[in-house]
Amino acid sequence: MDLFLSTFEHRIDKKGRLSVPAPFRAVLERREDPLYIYKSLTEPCLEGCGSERIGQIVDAIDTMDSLSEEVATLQTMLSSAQEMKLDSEGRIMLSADFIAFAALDESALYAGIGRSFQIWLPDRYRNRETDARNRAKTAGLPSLRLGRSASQDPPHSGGR
Amino acid sequence: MDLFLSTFEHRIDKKGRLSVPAPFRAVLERREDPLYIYKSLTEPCLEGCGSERIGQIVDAIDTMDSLSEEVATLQTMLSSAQEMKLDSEGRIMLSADFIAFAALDESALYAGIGRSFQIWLPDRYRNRETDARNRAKTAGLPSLRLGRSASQDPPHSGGR
DNA sequence: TTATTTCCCATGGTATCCCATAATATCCCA
DNA sequence: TGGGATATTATGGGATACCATGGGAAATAA
Repeated sequence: MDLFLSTFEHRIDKKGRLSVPAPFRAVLERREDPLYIYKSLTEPCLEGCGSERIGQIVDAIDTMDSLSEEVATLQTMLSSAQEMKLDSEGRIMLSADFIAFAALDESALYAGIGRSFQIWLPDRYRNRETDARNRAKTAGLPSLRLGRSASQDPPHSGGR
Repeated sequence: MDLFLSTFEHRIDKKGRLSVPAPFRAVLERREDPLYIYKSLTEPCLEGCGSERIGQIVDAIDTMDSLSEEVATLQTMLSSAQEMKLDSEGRIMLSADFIAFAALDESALYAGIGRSFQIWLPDRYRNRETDARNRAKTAGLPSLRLGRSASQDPPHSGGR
């Protein structure tokens, strides 16, 4: 399984172009997956993912009550999503809407978080990171349940 | 799966013409699909789709009790549907009925929501979007079944 | 006719392609 | 193990193609 990990900071040039980190590009190319970017529902950042997550949202909407607030929320996600085309140098163009939403100016920070990644105003991301570390010290760690997935047949219940 | 995603705002010129966003046109052309537009049943906007979604609605009606109110409601949707003809520049002409229903004036906002898209009065759409984002922050995200096997084709269980 | 609609062409803005360059990382061979 | 050669990567700029939009003229309808 190849994942989006680590952080990268890149400049946004005056045409609004932004390089996608080469390791992220490699992941997408291996999967032959287009790149989708959408506005986070809960935080002032952008999120990037492959088509599998978009497909999940579309399918979820179809099975839900179309009058529900959940559907409206998911539709908001979809309608903010763009399929990004990379130029021959592996750059994307961020729309004015995206730039405003994440309050980006001259540079952007990619933060790989596994199956997806986020794009932040660098200073804002770093503040948030120190906050998270402080919380971990004072309030303790969130409970991590590693190694077994809730859904599918767990190979062994014992494990590590 | 190619989808209708993202939002686009376009002007309605004084002849009443409205450009269909190029990415949406590309989806329809790839499928050699005509474009249908109908009045939303649940919201003050128009909806657009290809013939496959119209077919789904017709099929759904066939499996239902033909005397039920749901059928009458779905039929209302169908009877409001129009097959749109695009001019050589990819524009459509909205009927006065459509314009009145969505309260459009000088511009229209397309919002792609997967297998279909909506057409809104821009301000009205943006209000709805901020509402949805506020709800997502306070009430949390709708539950999505993420993280089931990261492999390819998820088993499309049951209905589309 | 008079009023619409459809076709065709023009235009400005913007995204995309293609090439160049500098900095860094990687490789290779002594 | 060094240290120069070679790729890779991020970034920038000019040229081109695409797209939304507007208007005139031909075609159609009432």
